[in-house]
Amino acid sequence: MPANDPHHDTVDAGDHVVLIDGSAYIFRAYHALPPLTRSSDKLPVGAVAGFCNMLWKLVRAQGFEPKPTHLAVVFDKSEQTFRKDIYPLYKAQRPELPEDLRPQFPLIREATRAFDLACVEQAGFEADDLIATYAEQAKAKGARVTVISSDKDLMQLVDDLVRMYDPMKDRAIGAEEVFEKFGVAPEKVVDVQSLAGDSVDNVPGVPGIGIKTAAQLLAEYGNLDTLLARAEEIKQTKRRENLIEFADQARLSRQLVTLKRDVPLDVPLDDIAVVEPEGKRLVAFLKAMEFTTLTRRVGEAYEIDIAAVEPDPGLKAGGEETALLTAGLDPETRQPAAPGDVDSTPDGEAALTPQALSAARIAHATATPVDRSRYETVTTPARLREWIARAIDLGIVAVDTETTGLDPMQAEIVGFSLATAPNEACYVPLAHKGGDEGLFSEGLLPDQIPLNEAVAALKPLLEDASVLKIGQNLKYDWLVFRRLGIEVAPYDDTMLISYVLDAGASPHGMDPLSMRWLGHTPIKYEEVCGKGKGQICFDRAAIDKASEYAAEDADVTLRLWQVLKPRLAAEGKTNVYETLERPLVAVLARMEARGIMIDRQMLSRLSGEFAQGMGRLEAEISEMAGETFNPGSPKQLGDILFGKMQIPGGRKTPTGAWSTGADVLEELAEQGHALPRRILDWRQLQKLKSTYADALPTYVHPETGRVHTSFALAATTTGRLSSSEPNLQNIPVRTEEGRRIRKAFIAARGHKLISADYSQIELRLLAEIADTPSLRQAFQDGLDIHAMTASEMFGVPIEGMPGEVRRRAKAINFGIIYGISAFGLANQLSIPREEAGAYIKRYFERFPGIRAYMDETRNFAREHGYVETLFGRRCHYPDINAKNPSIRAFNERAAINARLQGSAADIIRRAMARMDGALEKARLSARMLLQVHDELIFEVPDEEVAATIPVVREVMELAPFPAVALKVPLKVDARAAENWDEAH
DNA sequence: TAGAAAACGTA
DNA sequence: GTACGTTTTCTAG
Repeated sequence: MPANDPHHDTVDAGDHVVLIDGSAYIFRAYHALPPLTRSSDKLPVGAVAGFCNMLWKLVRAQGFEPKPTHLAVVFDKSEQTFRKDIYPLYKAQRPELPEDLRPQFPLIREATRAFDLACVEQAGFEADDLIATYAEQAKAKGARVTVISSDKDLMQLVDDLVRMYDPMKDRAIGAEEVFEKFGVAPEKVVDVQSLAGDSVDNVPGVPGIGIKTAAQLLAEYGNLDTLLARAEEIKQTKRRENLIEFADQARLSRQLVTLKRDVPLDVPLDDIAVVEPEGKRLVAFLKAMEFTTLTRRVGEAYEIDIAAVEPDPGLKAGGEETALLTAGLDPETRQPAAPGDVDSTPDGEAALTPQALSAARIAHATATPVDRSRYETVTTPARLREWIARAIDLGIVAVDTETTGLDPMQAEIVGFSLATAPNEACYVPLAHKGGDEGLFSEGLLPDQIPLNEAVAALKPLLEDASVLKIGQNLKYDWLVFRRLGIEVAPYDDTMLISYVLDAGASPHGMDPLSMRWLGHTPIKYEEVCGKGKGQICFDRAAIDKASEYAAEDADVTLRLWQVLKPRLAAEGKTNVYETLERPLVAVLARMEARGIMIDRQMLSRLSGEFAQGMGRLEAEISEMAGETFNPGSPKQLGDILFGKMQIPGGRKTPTGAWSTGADVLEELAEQGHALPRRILDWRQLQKLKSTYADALPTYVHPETGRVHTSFALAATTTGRLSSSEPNLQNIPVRTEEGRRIRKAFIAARGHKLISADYSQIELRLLAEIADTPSLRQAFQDGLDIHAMTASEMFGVPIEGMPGEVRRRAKAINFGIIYGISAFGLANQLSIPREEAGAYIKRYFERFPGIRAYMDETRNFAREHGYVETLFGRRCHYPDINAKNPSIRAFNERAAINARLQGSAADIIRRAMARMDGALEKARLSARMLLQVHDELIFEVPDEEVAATIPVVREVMELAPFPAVALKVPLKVDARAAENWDEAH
């Protein structure tokens, strides 16, 4: 019989033996899956559903090669094992089994039988020992073995013939992954575990030795016995003493963690051969469970008319076995349903469609109410280690920091919270202060873990490549941790996931997200710290209140992730999130941390000059007005100009006050009035002085001496970033006076600033998206695009074109990008609305493709409520169909603009995500400091300037590839100088 | 004293 | 006509 025939019995070389760690699977699936219940009687079946989907994939060998020839699902029979005999505390710290998980154990056994697969359990032995024994016997016959589990205790089995497979993360675990986890080859895993112990299983190990240290010691001494024998040689005093004192404890631990490979098997290996399931029985089971999708698939595969099959009568809703299950009894034994092994990690939803999974998660988001009484305040390092072990085991953890302020570059950490499952969350206070308010007697409260110890414990978790860290607005926490020497990775950010899905439609802060998706209102910050004058800093908040608040934040973040993450796949936005959003967290955090240098002396000098200028102007203004008034007050100014002086042509603001905006004053100045000109000049100086010359130095960081802005990733509807505190995206450039501010942004000694900006990127994207050949050609030929537009529209040759003609065409081009209206264009060009309307008409006649583009975009937005950029980013406009025509028109213009502005934003995001890697690959030490929508600012050592510019330019110009191949070339101008003004 | 409005800096 | 953030003044509480 051929070796790969699934119907033979005896195991041969070439066979593939699959061993499923059933108890571990159930537990992980339970925590990772939404709490799915059978619709007719609310019987909890989430883990069962995941399990059935996985078995189906296995027996059909879908994405799992080669096809299994032998397969067993192995369970823990009872808690009493030989390990308990030698160490009664073994696994003594197991939490109580959740109510809605208990009945799923017998159901999973039923499922296994329905698939006609072997279901193995044996009194006195853990599932792990049975798996080890089967694996050993299979190997002896030369067969390949796959153990389906991610339990670290099974990793000692991995070798050339045995691999593991994590069903939740859908990834194989081989020697390499084991090394990643333990720092040693699989055959030495037992020695590491014997030394490091395991808080989850309550294996003692040697105090003070963790996985890292254990691996390092074993690398040096070879194995546990040699190490223990030569313990005297160890230099570190405490470590040496512990190894000597606890040598026996280490040997005991080895007995506990070493899997038994010679269990006398009740079910021989040859008996677990895979046979094709009997289709009807399987369908009967699945129908009873009410798994409609899988029932249909199985029916199709076996060509069974599923309508003709009756659901399993005992197991269907109302059936006898179901009644026992809901009473908490195992239908077979009529005893309380078996507990089973309790340690393990996530995900058995793989076989659900993304849409079904997403819908299930949303539907069940409110199923488990937030219960703050279940949160824990962690006060000891040992307990913290247990939480960390739990997080590592599950491979997923939500994290939140609490600090003394809102600026991640200056705030000090006060504590942090972790969440590993709904309601399974803790807060770890680190730096809460208390007691009297005396100047010198302020002290840390007791029962807090020392900061350095907490950081040392946390670092391996937060940097662990196999544990996903989830945050809400993670860039903040990422920076806080970075300042503690921790680089968080890998990570997800619920705020950014929400932003990808719902930009423009709903807010992305935690409170609104919690209310919208979880129906839950979290504790307000004010409830913990007060507000207004009486507000206290978080480090003075009562620890019990702080703990509830902080743990809830982590809990809510985890729940939001469970709801929102599946929506990405369901709505086809995974790529947008993974290429345009997630990578920017670390990129922007690094930029913010670097900051930029400013010349404070220069700004101080400027401030003085501006003050002088303002003083002179104020004197002239008083003189002209005939009285002293505040030129900064639009109200007083309006009264002077249009009341006292009776100047005609005044306009009113929407609130009925006189309008004194720059455009109005400019007009009056042109009519020959002297006062408005002075006001305009005064306002310019006032703006430059207060917003820039005076404010910027107050943002200089006391330690770095540089200015660290904050970039918001989820603030705009279009995908642009925004910058604040201070806003470095609106540093003056248009006037000579303003550029003097810009000159105060300088490179560090021995460095230059490089400014690289996209030329006309939005117009190029208009040519691309509206597919306008003449515009495209103009860009390909490197023509002056505004002159070319003017020439096309007005029939004027480009050579010797009057400046005014080009200016009008330029205004029209910008108008198109902004969604043009005759009203707006007329305003911009100070021409009658009819004339502006005629320009637009002529433009559309000359470029009919662009009118079509605008119509299409408008119609699409009206129909769908959103538009999409070139890269699939969605920008929502919920008011696009408003009854109010001006609101509607506004939304239409915004939607038209969003495709262009948003596509440009996507392109520079792609460039930024790749930039650090490209610079590193080119061995350049240039550092990205700022982004200003179409411009990137770098700080570069003098000698690397020439080599850096081409790299930067290439990354930027090629940023759309390979996702989108533009027909229009992108052009990037780049220059280096000592200061930002000259580089720009 | 908190928030809206007006003004203005950028792409 | 698009997209932002900051400062000052004004106003309602």
